[in-house]
Amino acid sequence: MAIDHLDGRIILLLAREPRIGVLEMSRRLGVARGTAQARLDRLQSNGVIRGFGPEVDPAALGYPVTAFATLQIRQGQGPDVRAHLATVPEVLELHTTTGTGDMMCRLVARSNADLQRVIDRVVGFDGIVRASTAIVMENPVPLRIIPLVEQAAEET
Amino acid sequence: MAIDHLDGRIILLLAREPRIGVLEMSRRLGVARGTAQARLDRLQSNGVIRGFGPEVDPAALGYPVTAFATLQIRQGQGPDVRAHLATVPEVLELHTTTGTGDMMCRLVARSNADLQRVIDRVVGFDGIVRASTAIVMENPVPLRIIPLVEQAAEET
DNA sequence: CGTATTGCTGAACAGATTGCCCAGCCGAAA
DNA sequence: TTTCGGCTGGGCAATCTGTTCAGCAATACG
Repeated sequence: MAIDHLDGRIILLLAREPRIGVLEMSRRLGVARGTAQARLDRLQSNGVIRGFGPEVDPAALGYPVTAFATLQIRQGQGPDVRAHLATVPEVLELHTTTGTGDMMCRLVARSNADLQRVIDRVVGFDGIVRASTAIVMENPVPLRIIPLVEQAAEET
Repeated sequence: MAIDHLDGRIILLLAREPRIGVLEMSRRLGVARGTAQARLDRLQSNGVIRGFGPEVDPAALGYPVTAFATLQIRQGQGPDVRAHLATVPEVLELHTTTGTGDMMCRLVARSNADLQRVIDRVVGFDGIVRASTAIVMENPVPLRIIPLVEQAAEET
């Protein structure tokens, strides 16, 4: 799914002002409304744009502490561990990886003390052999996609 | 910033059907439009809802490979390394952490071969002493916030 | 015990947007 | 040359938004 320059501008525009409508978008982009509409539809059905879900800030919800945990799993316990982690609300994402650990997950907690509770809950499961945790202090580059979109749009 | 049950339902609803308007929202929630409007405004100015930016799938853009890199930084080089990493489009996020590594970043690449190029670019900087990379194979739990919102909404 | 304050409801209005349809134009591919 | 896909520009009815208003109930305060 390659995107062209116009697609790139659409995504950029939506990222800056998510609430603008298709009409306003077409005006800014200098194209007909139907074109903007069609491009947007295509981007969504292509899966390039997954959706427009609200971005919720865990910190504002009372979970200001973020950490990454690397887990080592007992052979064959993968599926069980995944199911277990999926039931923990504080586990925001989970990946299986190559390398020293077998899985890596992102956690949030109400405080450093609360993080202990979360970790206990995460690792308090039979299939998990070992866990090592890194607490996030700063987040110099928050999750972003714009630079990548710009790069992808220019390679057309 | 605590959220109550109604706030929780608003976020849930927006997560399921991001494109609905305030009017439709108020109908689903069984409250007056002004109420829904006010709650939504409050959630946004509180920072609980950061925005509604489009969720772009790197894989659909041609970057199907994700990896996490743990970096060790030479004393005092933190700021320079951050600035360097911020210029690399394939660095989707960057955290400074406690633990063995000093920083942790999420990378994407066009292929495993391309990942080598990305890593070379990331670590090809003076302040970085060592880097270890874990390639993501599966993503059993994609980044999510709903379970946490539900938990936060019930604790009222 | 009165009295602001706050939050919600229900309603109204003009202005803007959406979903949908159509005809014409143009460049690329067959 | 013909066909096809993508873009333009326009029109229409239905809907939504931004905003304002008055009424009402629960709560905090002097």
